[in-house]
Amino acid sequence: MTYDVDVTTTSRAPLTRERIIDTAASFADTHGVEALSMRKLGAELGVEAMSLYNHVDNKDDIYDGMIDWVFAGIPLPDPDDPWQESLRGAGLAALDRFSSHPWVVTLLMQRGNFGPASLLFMDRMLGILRDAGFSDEDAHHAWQMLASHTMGYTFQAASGTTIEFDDEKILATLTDLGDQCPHVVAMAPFLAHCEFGAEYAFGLEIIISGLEARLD
Amino acid sequence: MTYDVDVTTTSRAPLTRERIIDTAASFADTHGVEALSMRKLGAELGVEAMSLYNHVDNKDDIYDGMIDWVFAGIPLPDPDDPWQESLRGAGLAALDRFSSHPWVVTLLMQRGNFGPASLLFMDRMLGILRDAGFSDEDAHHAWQMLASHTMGYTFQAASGTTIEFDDEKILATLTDLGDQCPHVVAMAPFLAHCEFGAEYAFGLEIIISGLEARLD
DNA sequence: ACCTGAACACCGTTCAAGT
DNA sequence: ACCTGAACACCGTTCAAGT
Repeated sequence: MTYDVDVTTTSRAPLTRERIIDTAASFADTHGVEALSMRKLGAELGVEAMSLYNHVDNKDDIYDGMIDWVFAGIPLPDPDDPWQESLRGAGLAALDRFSSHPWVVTLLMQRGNFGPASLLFMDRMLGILRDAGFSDEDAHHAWQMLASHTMGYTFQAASGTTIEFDDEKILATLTDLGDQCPHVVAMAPFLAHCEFGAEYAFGLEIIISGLEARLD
Repeated sequence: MTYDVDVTTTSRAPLTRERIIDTAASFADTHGVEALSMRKLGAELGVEAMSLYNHVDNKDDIYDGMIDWVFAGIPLPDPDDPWQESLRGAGLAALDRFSSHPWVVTLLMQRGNFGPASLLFMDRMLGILRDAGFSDEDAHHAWQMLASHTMGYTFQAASGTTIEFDDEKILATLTDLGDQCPHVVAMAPFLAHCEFGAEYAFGLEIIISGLEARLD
């Protein structure tokens, strides 16, 4: 006796590049990028590692896909707003998206960002700046500043410069250097917990008003 | 017949943590961090990989040592200068040092910076800002901005946002998206080669004058 | 066309054994 | 005290073989 059911609907959905990237991204969200391996990713998808190579060039290709997956989740800035407002909105949106997937900064530093969603986002930003009257050089320059600021803060927010006082190694060097680092020691309680969102926003305003001055 | 020579001077110098870190750093300079492995590093030192563990906790410990090795090469800012000048000098010195060893940015993003040289540098910077009259919060904030800016530009200078037009993959997505990315296409010749040093310096001025405004 | 098992050339790290 | 060989549990990737 045979059953008239489509096996593909009862078993997992078919393997596609998109499904691989999606799964890789959420794996990185829960276990960290450094734990991601082809074998584990295959297991997550109910498949052997080698099957992935039918839909993806190699692991770097997956990394590139993950980066673009993050950019695809950032709403494109509205070019009809005043340029200051567009930049502000895009910056905050990017920080928000990056903060949910902080591994993107590590990948960005290793691989750059040249997928379709990244290029589209970059193009909108450059367009806003050029329409505002910036030269190509200054537009590129502004994009650079905003990108650096956003990547830097994402990293810091995801436990970067924040001193982890439970880390005995840091504590050891800090007590060794204690008297040579009076300011770090004095600011230690503050460094341990601070409002990164507010800090990012203020830095953003500094950049925007600096660009405003440049435009004159 | 025996010779009265010190074997340690004729053969390689004895293995130490310092020598391991030095060798790891220059290996990363010439072959890239991603190529660094315990086995290759051992070979470079004329020793088996396992010997390294007598002087170093593990590979992460080596990474931490390499980060601090980079910071140790940045001259500390002069606290007697006006604070604007101190920040400018420290920023340019840090960019210069980072640019010679761009792998430090990748490591920094993965590991943070809490070695003695890093903490010392950070302490001087925070001291300059606090002495200038900034609150602890603003001092931390300014440090953050400067660090993000410097790491971001180092990365970009070491082939980041610079579009490599020999990369066929990028070219393919660019021709696919061509009409949707008019600004990227229009700026392409400029994006391929630009003066990162000058761009960094101008961004630094924007940050410094933004901080000046904040101080009032 | 897509999936797989076995294999290759690597990893970081542990540990008992050498000197 | 320091170095080593063998081993363990992993990697990414290739390739011939299956369906």
